[in-house]
Amino acid sequence: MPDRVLVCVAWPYANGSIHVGQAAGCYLPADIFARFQRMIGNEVAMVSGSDAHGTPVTITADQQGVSPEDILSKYQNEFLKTWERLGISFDLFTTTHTQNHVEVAQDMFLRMLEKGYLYKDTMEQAYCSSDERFLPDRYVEGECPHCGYDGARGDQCDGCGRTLDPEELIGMSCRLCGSSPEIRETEHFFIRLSAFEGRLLEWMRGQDHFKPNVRNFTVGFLEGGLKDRAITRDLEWGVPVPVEGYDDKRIYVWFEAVIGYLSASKEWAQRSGDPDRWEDFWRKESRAYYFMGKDNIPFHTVIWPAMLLAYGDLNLPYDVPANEYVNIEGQKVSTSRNWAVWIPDLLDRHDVDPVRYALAANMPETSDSEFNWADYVRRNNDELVATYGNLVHRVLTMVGRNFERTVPDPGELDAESLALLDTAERGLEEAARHLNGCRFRNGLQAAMGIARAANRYLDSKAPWRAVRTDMGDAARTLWTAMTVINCLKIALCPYMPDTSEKVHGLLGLDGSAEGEGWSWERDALRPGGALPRPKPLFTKLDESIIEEERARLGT
RNA sequence: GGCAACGUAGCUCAGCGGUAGAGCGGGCGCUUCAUAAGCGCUAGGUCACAGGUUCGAACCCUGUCGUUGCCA
Repeated sequence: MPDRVLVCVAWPYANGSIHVGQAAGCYLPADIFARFQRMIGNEVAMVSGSDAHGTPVTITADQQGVSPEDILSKYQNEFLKTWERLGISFDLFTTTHTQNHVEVAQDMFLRMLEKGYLYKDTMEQAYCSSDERFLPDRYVEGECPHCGYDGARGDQCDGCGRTLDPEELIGMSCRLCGSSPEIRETEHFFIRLSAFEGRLLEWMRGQDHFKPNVRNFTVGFLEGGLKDRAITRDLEWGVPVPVEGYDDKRIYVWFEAVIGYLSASKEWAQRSGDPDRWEDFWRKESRAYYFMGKDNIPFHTVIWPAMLLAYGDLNLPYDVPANEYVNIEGQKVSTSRNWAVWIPDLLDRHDVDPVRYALAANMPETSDSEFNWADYVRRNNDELVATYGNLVHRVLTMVGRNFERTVPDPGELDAESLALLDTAERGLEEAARHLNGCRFRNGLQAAMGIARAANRYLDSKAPWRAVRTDMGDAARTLWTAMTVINCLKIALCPYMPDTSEKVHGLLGLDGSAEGEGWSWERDALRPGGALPRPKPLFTKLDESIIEEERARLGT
């Protein structure tokens, strides 16, 4: 009986390209995990989509003088292309701007209202009388009361980093027209988050399999007390509030976007031809994993679980393996300074699997990590080309030259060969344990350990000498090495799916590596089987690209 | 300003109470099948700093400095 695994991935704002920090932080780990779960035979649904209604989307639209829909559709298309090129295997990547999402979000709103978890109250907001509208916090600018920085926004000061309320700004001005907004009272719906404090604390304390930093942070957050929060806003762009008299208000994006996990699951089920199938993942025995960056932790360990409890009869997260941040060449990613490596741009010049490998090897799983080009070239040349690619290539060329490109007949295996096969099997099991526990760097190390063991074995057996003195032993050695390469193909498939398919083909096997799943048959390679002409798996990179790539950063 | 995390070999990072680890890089050697790839050996660290608890601390506690994040 396969397990059901729901893989939820953070929703990117549809206003900019994906960079390596986001890729290594959530999309790649989610994909590696989903691929592994599919390989071991579990039922997987991996969903996400564009966050259409975030303020950054309308800001970008205003800046470019186009509609938010235009920005949304531009980046939705780009995201889909990015996933395709980076090999991120979403079962559905939708947006929050679908009729389905509106219905699901409104249903959740109304159900929570019925159950008394939402209530009306008034609050103060900046209002621009010349534009005749309330202004989102980010649309108010002025001087920071703390540091005097002149371009501070109503939500935060970029000069000193402090978070602000619009009315604190000295000399508020409207970002749209420049006039001075006033502060007006406005009525909104609030969520009674405080009602869930105890239940969430109890739940979180029991989640021993969570990463300690995620759990500790959440427990601390909850112990600090939950404040009720406004969940509607005076805006035109977003999901309408399904209550009379609220025509000029929308559901606030932080409340609405997380509902995307549920609405996307429903859309996926609908598209798959079995509209009720989402319930398997949300109401039956199933584990839900949420992949995101650390800035999103409280939304997924506190607010979304509170909403799920409020709605009722929906599964809470099973794990929230949030990652930290990736720095680039020693500095924080800054999209405004273009201190970022953009995935679409990166894939124009580099093969996908080395990119996936380098990002997986440097995933910020336990602390902030570092991406730099010297390391990228090193990982490609010293680890992929030299350790893995060369292993495959040296074995297959020897087989090609000495066994007429057919699988050699191993005859009876000797102790050393059996020992290597056992080592490979243990490595594969270890990789599986790590993958299952979302420890992707460790899983990669376990897999690469198999490659190093195979290289050691070859050095010890020296089949290039044996072909002149003991053809039987050469056959035994090369068959064993090929069989271990077949094992490596499996262990590395979640990380580098394209490469595993290549290896699968180079070993003369039918079907696909992915289709074969996570099962290593020691007798899969039949003596006498025909093999294609070997080709190197990876390309060695010249050191000069380090400087070339660095020069693209900034400006 | 408050809270938290982090500070371990040249680099990227593990370890988190019991004789300092990995990969890569450096040095020396072996090998020559392979995309000058592979293998072995070796050097390198007062585990940020100062105190404390303990038979014993990188690991627990306190303080200092530094970096980062969250909050005000």
